Amino acid sequence: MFKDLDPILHSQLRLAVMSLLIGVKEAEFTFLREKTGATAGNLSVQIQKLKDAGYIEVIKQFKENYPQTICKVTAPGIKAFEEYVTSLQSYLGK
Amino acid sequence: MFKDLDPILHSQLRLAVMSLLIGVKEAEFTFLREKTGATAGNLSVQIQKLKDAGYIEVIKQFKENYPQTICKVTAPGIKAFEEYVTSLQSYLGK
DNA sequence: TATTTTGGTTTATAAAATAAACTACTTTAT
DNA sequence: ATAAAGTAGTTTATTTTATAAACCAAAATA
Repeated sequence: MFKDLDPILHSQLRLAVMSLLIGVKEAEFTFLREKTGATAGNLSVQIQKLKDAGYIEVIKQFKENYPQTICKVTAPGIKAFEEYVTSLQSYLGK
Repeated sequence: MFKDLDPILHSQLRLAVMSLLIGVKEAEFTFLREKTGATAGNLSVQIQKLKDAGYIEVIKQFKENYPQTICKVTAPGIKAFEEYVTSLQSYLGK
């Protein structure tokens, strides 16, 4: 009847981050913060969770003297996102 | 970019309940419990929240000696569900 | 009449989201 | 050179949610 929704993805901010990453394949922390409108603290926590789940890869480096955090979606992340979307259908009728 | 997701509906169980109610227009507590697989306690709490939000109407009566809780979706509930689905599109790409 | 079952509610606990505070460094202005 | 302000985050604390466990009242059953 109703398929379980992946709790990692069933979060407004994490879903937005995944949605963005699937579109661009790679993005900076600041880009994600601007696009989602999230606070840096919240974004930091949610990125960590997506990383822990293996849904994204996080690369920390320096760019023009400043720390820079780059995020990339992984293959399992794409799969999980697709499955989440499929599962959602069961709730949305038809 | 990303539309806010109604927090009342962005819950697996509450979304399932709304999905069921939109299909049938009226349902018993026990029906909802069976279809969703939720525990009675959890379902009781979530039904209360949907009621507090004005998304469903709850009628408590007795049927063949037993208490019976009937739930019906309201017009604002249907509207909120539809808006939730629309908002979700912004996360699912395309 | 004791036990189990039905149909729930209430309370307690665990997990999640969010905000506030903090770290570490850089740039700019004085 | 030094203070103030800005960048790019992380950590910690607080609030909110979700979930489970315990409970309640009445009815059915043994």
